[in-house]
Amino acid sequence: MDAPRWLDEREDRAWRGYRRMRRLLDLELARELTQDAGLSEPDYDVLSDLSETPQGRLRLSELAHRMLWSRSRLSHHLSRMQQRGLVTREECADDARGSIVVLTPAGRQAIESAAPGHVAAVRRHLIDLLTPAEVDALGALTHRVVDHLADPGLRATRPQPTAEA
Amino acid sequence: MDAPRWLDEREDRAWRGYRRMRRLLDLELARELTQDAGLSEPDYDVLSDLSETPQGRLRLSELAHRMLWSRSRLSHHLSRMQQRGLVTREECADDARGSIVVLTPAGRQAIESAAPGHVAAVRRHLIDLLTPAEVDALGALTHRVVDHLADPGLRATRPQPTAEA
DNA sequence: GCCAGATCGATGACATGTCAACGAAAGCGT
DNA sequence: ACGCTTTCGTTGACATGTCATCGATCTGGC
Repeated sequence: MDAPRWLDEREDRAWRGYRRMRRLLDLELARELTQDAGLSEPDYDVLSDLSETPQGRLRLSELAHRMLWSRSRLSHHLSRMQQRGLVTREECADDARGSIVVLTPAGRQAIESAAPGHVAAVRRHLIDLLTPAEVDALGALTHRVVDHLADPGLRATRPQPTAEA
Repeated sequence: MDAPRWLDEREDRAWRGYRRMRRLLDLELARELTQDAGLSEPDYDVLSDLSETPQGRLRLSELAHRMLWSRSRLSHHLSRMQQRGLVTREECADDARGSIVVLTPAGRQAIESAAPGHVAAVRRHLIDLLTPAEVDALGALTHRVVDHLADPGLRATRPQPTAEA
């Protein structure tokens, strides 16, 4: 761990800005979502991903994978949403272990009435504040980082135990 | 709520990319931090902010403000960190209600040994993947969004109850 | 000085997220 | 067909975050 390469002024500005934006944007979007639609961000994400499928149904595992959630977290969260009547679980025909998460009419209703306001908030607090070039840059940069993180090989460019186990 | 302006393809790409990056980057940074230094991200942030002050001491309220945390959350978290010997609380001389959060030698030690690795991780998974122009763009864009969100006036460009209460 | 209201930090109840473990059911090689 | 291993979703214990509330203290107007 010799001579750490600290962030220079510009890098630091970007990193701090990112974290601060992250926090504030989250707070504000969550606040508006709760107030206007009675949904939390996790609620919204679940409903949103479900509603993007043709039937509004997904294997729990598949949904967890798309959301980058653990199955455990999703299972807990679904139980709460099920209580509120937003989703249901059905048994899976081809795999007796599995369960299928199904959007209820109430859930469909909830996401459809929440979406316009939420998208508007995303615009108001982020997208519409950026130039088209910045939108593209953000798209490019985030996807590059995501691809990097998703690749288990690339992620490991660090002082490695070079296979001694 | 007429004709919502949905996100076009590029905007959607940026927004999804942002959220995905957010999640993956967080998971990875938290993972490495725990593994290499035994700290959570919140731990690191507290220690980091404290260590940036000359004496390693801050009013609880002031620290909460800088971190964009509620006083309650910080109080709870400090209790846990105090248990582990990373920080202490001292009474405040000029305000008998207040308490001052103090970095212990162990806390100083912890942040100093964690920092190089953490910065390296931030580089590896984010900063070093960007071009200098992208770093600058990210800095500019995030700060603009932050300024916007911090300004209670600007935040309210939405279908407003136009003062009828 | 005194009182009304604001602020400070702590606390308990509760919501949410993580982690390790589990039983049940598939997959897979033989 | 038989075990061994993996995967699926659930569960309970626990860590963490939020929210409302509290007592103590400060502040400003009178």
